[in-house]
Amino acid sequence: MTDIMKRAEGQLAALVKTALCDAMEAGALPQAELLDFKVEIPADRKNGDYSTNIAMVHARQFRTAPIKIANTILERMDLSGSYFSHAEAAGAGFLNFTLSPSYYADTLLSVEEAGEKYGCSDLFKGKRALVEFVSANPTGPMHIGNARGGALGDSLAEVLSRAGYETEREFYINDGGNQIEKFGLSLDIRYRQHFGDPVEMPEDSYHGQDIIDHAAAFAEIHGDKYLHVSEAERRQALIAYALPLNIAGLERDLKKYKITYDTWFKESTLHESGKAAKMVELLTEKGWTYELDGAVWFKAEQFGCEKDFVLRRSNGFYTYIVPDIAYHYNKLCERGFDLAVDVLGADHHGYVPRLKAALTALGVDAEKLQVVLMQMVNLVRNGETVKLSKRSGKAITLVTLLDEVPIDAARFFFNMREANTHCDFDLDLAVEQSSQNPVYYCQYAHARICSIFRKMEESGTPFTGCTKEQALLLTAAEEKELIRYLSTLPTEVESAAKALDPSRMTRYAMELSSLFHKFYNACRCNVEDADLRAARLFLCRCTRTALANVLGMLKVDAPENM
RNA sequence: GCCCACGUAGCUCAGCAGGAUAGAGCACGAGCCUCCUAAGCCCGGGGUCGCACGUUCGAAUCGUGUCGUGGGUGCCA
Repeated sequence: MTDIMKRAEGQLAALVKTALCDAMEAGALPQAELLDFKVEIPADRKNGDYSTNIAMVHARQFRTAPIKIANTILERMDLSGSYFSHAEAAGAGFLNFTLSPSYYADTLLSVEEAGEKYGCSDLFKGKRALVEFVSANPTGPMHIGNARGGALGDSLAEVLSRAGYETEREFYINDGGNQIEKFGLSLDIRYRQHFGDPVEMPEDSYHGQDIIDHAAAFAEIHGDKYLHVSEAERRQALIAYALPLNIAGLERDLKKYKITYDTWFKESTLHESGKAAKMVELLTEKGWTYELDGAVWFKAEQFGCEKDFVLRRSNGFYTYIVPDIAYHYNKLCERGFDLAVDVLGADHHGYVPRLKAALTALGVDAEKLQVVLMQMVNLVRNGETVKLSKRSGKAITLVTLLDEVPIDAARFFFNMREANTHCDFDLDLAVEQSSQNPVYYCQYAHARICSIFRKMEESGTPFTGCTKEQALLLTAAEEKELIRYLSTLPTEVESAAKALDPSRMTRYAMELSSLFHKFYNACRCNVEDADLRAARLFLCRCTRTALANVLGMLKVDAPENM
């Protein structure tokens, strides 16, 4: 697969470097060491399609004014055979370049050749990545934060795949530890209440309707027989009944949200197999633990943490981080992923360095663990923050959100902002079918293109292909801008993957749509000139390909009609 | 107290391996369909890039300090 943009940038760097070296050899510039320089796209297009700061960077080296160095380079540069048709020195000493017509034509040909693979890259080929996301507490329904995490994690996994990673999605089921105890206790009390026992729910138990329903359904099946067994046995039976139902519910709801996982990993397996305990043993063997007040502590300060922390409580139970250490040890060492990404709420940020410290102590390369922290979601309706659902009075769940907002809109909106920024989710805007809604803006661009092809079919002049000669006819500013942006997609995917930031793809979709709409208003496809018509339809076709690919990464539909 | 993130237009946010006159959407005001979808395009006003120092040819971008917001700082997860 050919990345035309990278090829052009490579040519540019080589051109200026060669010219600079020639100048030094010829004595036009003094001998000096070559420094790193930048090749970039100027913010203001009046300054060309590309610019480089090579002359400015070397000003000190050569004890020469940047603009003079730039002109010396310019004199010795031969653009023939490259993707550049013109170069000039400008400003303080920038060298500005103009792309040649064949750059645009070749870009379209490369889009056509790659088809639905356009935008993919083999940057991380041969590497395996695991993205763990949502991992909602299985003791209750998913909330709005899980909705953001779901959209983010799933799209991120897709971005990583397209950047070459062999990617898997995983849900970590927290079916061990305190919250399960609390779950059992809550079910237990609801069960007893069901039979008239006046026992009350403690403050910190789960008060949701779902717990009452589970207890009632359990009572329906088993009657009051569990009133007569030990509390521990009763709780265990209740958990064994309700937990699988909850997990199945999570799976079902996430599927509605277009998310399916490769694996559902149970925390309990880490306890049962002794792997959690093994972590503490290993750390102790390596001398990274000590006992104090009956608890086992990890020497986290030695690994850059603020404080040491407890691994095993004085009551003999492990703290929550121990199974987490075992879990990540499993990801990186036992299953051998090259990259493990955790998508977590920002309230977990203090925990990340501690987990990494423990992994480092175990001899694991903690750099392979990357954590994407996302800030809280602020739901907005009628310009005001919504905290609770009107119907239930409880926090709004993923399911109730999806009752109200189209899935595509939800997934798109949650990926509009970088993970680490607070996110306002405007319920009114998300359902609005108007120009204000960015989801429709992108989908409309796609539908418009499809409509053009339908019209051409109807009028008896369907698109039958485009040669490079025909593609060279695309010289309008709107055409060139659109093609130029198409050429950046492979690099954009790579940078989204490197930054673990799928929101770049959302922004790409919006910008691409915008450039298409501009082109559409400026240039008619249905023109008399058959060559120009072929070229413009080809541009439409390539735009549709790229837009569909990007929307596909977000799992947003690309409709043919709107 | 200490640690982390964030602070850019009225609102929501891009830009931040330092570069040329700081951008977009929304909102507000004015235009564009006898012609491929007006869910579109186009023009306009709007800014002390929180504040102050520092690094440099050059800082929204890097560093230090400071103020503001949110989060963390449990033998909770």
